[in-house]
Amino acid sequence: MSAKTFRGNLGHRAAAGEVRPRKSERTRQAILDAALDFLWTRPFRDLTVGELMAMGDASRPAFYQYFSDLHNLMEALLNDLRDEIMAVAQPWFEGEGDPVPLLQETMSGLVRVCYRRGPILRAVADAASADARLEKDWRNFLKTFDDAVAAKIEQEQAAGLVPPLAARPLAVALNRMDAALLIDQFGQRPRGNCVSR
Amino acid sequence: MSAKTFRGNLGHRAAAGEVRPRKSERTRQAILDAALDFLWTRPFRDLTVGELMAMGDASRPAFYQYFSDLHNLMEALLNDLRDEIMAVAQPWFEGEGDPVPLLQETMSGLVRVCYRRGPILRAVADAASADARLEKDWRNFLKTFDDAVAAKIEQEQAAGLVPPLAARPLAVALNRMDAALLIDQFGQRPRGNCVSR
DNA sequence: TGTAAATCTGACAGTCTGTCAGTAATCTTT
DNA sequence: AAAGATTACTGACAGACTGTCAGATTTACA
Repeated sequence: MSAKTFRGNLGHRAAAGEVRPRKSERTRQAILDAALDFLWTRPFRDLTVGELMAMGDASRPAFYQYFSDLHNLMEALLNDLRDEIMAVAQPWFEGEGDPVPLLQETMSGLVRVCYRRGPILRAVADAASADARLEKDWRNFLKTFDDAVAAKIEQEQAAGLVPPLAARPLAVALNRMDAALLIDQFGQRPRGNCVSR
Repeated sequence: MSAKTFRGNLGHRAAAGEVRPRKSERTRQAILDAALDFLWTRPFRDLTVGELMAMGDASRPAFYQYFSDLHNLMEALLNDLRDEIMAVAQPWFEGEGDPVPLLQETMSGLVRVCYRRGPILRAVADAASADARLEKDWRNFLKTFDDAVAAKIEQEQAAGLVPPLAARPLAVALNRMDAALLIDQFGQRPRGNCVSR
């Protein structure tokens, strides 16, 4: 699933025909892939720089060529996650026309992304509480989503589709509920099967 | 607010007329109090055994007389919190008569407890992701609450007071939302003022 | 006050982190 | 395809924190 070595690999992002990326870019990606592999089966608290780099064949200090520490690496994972989640939420946020099917599309897309990336999402959330900067990024990510949902709710209230509740508190409450449930359900394997656990 | 020293203090739990507790009990309580003080203003990630014990005048190794590590100490704080929260939730869980005022009483009590203990609640939640055992305790605490709420919902459904939704998923969803919002709002000082932040 | 039990301490070994000067690999230019 | 310049890597180090232990100190109680 991921490169066995950090040395001289192409990195599985390089598609045929692309220019071969700089070595540094390849190695960076290989480290990120190794982290994804690790976090797929083990919690963030068990991740150490040493073990991570031993998954390739590079030395521990090489890690610091690419990331300032493990939390900085998690920031990179969060950025990817944010892009993916924001992309899948676009239909409802910006789509034109009847909002009901758009919302359904967005919600099922959101669940699908969290299903696929659950352990990573969870790892980022876990890591956030151990580092001030990552925590700020995480809160900022949540806030971005809150803002978008609140704006959308207000828009639909103006159209008479949603009762006149305070939009932002409503958005925050629903988002926190969703986030908690998605991380709970898909954050660790074996994955949850509904909330009955 | 807390003892300045761990040595020879009574510990502020000892009320007049009680038998003076054993030294070990007093010291243990003093350490817990120091931890509460610390966590009131600083996040769990900054807490170290050395700094904690330096708040009294005891040496670092003395800590291990009372707790196996910092997460074990957090377990103790969680137990106190659990007792307090469960006590305040009793009116709705077990009260007789019209459930509406009972629920209001419980909810406002819950908010009050979280207002008073917010930073501690948050510290426990943060610490939980860094330690397997504490994480299990935390999930167990949530589950206990989920079970109680689900049972109460079913009971009110039987009385025709709540629509026939799946009780447990409903309970879990509402509890996760509440927990996330309460920790968000009251978990750090200065305290939040509604969700508008 | 004396003494057994309890509590505490300095010193140690272990794990992980982050840095640095020097070495090795890679890329570029000719 | 070899030299030179740049980029990437490494072993070795110092620092922070943890958890333990034998021995010293304090406490409790007769």
